Amino acid sequence: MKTTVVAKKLTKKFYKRDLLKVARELPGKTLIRREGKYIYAGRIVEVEAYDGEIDRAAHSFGGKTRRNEVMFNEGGYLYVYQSYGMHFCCNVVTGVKNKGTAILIRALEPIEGVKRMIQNKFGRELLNEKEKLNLTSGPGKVCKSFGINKTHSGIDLTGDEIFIANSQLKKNEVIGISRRIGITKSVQFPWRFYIKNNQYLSRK
DNA sequence: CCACGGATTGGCT
DNA sequence: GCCAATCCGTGGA
Repeated sequence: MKTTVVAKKLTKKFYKRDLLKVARELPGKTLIRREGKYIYAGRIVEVEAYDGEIDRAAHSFGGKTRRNEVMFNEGGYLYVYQSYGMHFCCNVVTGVKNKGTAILIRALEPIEGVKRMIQNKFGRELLNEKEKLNLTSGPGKVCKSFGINKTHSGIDLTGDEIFIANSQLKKNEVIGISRRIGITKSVQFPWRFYIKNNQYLSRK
């Protein structure tokens, strides 16, 4: 019998663990979206953790509202919010139910579906190779290229439409840790996890 | 009801 | 490096 090596889909058990454990392990994993016959895939290279219990930068800080209610699900759901009126950003909910913890996916390294990502992002064909670096090097760009919007908020990440596959870091890759980007509250938490020197990071 | 500002991006100085 | 775009959730009157 022919065997094919397929990276396994991350399980509910993976996501329901502690926020920072999951966040530390997400870089290197592969975000996948199926859209009919199309497929998008990218290795996660940068994430940030948000914890509504102690973190004033988290949308869930201050309790459940219509906007953030998905963050209070148990781990394994996608939380999508609109940023600055024009961009979407996607997050992975973690922990047990009503924790209000989630991880922002800030940057990916495109693997598959690049042609369609370019169409989604720029509305045209690729003009030069440098544009590839601009496809998924920021949270708004990731959603734009993958065609993810608010209608995808609440999707179960153990389903088939959007999920994360359990790929590994490459041998030479090292995880970096820093403060989070673009926030004005609770800036002191070192909750940004990224693959050092990766060319798709939102900031070098 | 109204005013404020944000887990961003890209264009212009 | 600076700043406008653009919208809706949130909080105060």
